[in-house]
Amino acid sequence: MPVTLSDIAERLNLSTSTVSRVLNGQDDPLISKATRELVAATAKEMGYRPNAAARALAKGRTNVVALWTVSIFPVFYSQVVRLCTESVKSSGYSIRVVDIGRSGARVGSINWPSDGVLAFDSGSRIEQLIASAGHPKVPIVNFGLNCAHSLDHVSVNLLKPSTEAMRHLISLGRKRIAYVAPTESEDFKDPRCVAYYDAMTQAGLNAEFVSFDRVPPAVYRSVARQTICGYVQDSGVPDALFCYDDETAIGACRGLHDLGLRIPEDVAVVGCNGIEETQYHNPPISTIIVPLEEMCRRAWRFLQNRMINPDLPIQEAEVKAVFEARGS
Amino acid sequence: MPVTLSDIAERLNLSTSTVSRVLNGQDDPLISKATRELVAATAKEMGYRPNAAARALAKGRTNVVALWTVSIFPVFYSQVVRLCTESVKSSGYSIRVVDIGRSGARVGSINWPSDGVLAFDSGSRIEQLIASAGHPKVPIVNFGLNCAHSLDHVSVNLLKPSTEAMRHLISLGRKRIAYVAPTESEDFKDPRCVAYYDAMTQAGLNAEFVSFDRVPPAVYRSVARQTICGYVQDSGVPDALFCYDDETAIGACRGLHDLGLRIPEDVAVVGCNGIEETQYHNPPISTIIVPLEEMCRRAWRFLQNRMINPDLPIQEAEVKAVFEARGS
DNA sequence: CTGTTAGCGCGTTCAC
DNA sequence: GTGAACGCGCTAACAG
Repeated sequence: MPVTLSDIAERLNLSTSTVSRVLNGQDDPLISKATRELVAATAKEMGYRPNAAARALAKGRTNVVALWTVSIFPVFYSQVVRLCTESVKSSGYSIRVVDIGRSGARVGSINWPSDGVLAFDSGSRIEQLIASAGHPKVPIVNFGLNCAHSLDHVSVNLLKPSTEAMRHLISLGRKRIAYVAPTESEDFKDPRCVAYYDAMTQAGLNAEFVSFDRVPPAVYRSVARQTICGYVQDSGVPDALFCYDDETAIGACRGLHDLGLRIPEDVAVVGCNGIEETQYHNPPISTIIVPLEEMCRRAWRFLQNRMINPDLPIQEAEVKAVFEARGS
Repeated sequence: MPVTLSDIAERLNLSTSTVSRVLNGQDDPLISKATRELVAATAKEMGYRPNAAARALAKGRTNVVALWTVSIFPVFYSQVVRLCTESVKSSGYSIRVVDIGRSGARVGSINWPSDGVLAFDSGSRIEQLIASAGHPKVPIVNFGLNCAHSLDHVSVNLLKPSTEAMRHLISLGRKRIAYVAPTESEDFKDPRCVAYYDAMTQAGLNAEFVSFDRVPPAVYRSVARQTICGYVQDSGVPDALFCYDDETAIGACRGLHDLGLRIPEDVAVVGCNGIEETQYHNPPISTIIVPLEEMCRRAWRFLQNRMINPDLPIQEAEVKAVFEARGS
């Protein structure tokens, strides 16, 4: 039984509207200082807390922005959540994280109203959600590695840094370079894969694909680890591994260590995403660094623009990921 | 302008209640099959989506459980978020993650209604929030390393495994064992610290404290890293480090590597929490493993009990953390 | 089987 | 300065 406006109005023999006024418009001079202070005090004393749902209903505005993401884990996603939370909070909004999953049923949380949505990654999933769900017409901006281009979006292109990464490995004299990735429907469109394949072809080398099922985050690394072990035992030791993401790279490193192989002497490893952990390995893992902070900041800026002016022409931006060669 | 119940009622010349009925009670046989199907079809066609806020207001039930946490980062916290999300979802609820921060102002999100709350860690913060916020009397269960004992709670005691960890280090013949932790008000009550100090004293060894400011998660590791570097340069090389958490341990390892020191030959390192990453380091990092999954599961169970029966006597449980000696 | 009514907690006219 | 009345979108009790 939370205490409501009318609870405190009743106690004070006032009307709810009066109480509402002092609790909302702190600048409203239409109320006597006396009642203003009285109301404020008893509200506090009674432990009044506004019901945000009711307020949203009445105002048509929630002061909430939703963050739709296909996952909140592993750390790459958590970072996005953290960064968006920070941006959004500092503008006086609160954030609602909605884990929409990679596929399957709609989540209940998506039915809670918000003033706008930041949709991370997985453009196709977003479009599908918007279409099938007939989403209320709140502003949406899509951002991440994989965006729907029909919306406002902030994308990041991995093609160039992936090509650099491959160039780097090849320049090191590595010949057997394998591409390690979870199996996905979009494999052949993925810029990492494209860059890999093109680079290998151009260098006159044979492409080697190591793939594993896309399993839940909780076991992703260990599957990557096992996959590498199995692959090496079956097919011998590659000179280098170009990995789909840092999680895969880290799993792979562990697998190589299991087999007594050294990094980078025996096998060079390159990851992707640039999670902090890669710097803390020994040796540090070479990776493609996605400027997450900039990405989130710009997405939030786009969303703010759109919330202010719904008729804006479509907003698009691309942030630059960079390959960083490190010890591995 | 989302489409509402009355939009579709109007279109069909029905009353909103009829529409509401078919859209809610899918088992309700009080409606003719004809209208049932008609309504369902046009609802879908018009892209109807229920407004959860309005529904909550009318029903007095949200189908949401809130997860209050002092942080959603680093990965230890993200894991908790993930595990709770999974538990809660599989029971048909959706979850609302509320980052209440370690201190300071109340967050707006806390004003959104929920049917119950899972409060992770930081019992004092929770109690403060409940008190000062005059929280609506929804069920709350507190869980984590640091619980309020006045509520339902699932705690984990680190004293025993910490003692084991210390015993382990001492049995390895390490003499200079330092305790590395962020500075906190509760330092001397923290079971890790207590176990450390007692073990050192009992073994006739000198306690050495290495501490650093509690900085935001984004720079926590690098501060730990620098702290260790500075400490070693000033005070020489300890034989072992007993670290407050895995983040600290990982930062410390990196710092030691920076100085050309080897783990565990020169310095042994022990962490705490048991995040996955510790297994993927080379060598794997010894740590105290907190059974997060069990903890979250039991907390959710407690909350379900409480939601069903508010008059239940207070529920308490303690899960067991275990020290695992690994390569470091 | 379906419509009418009331009310969830709150913000907001429009009177007084 | 303050109160009465209405509506946000929806569910639930009660009629019919």
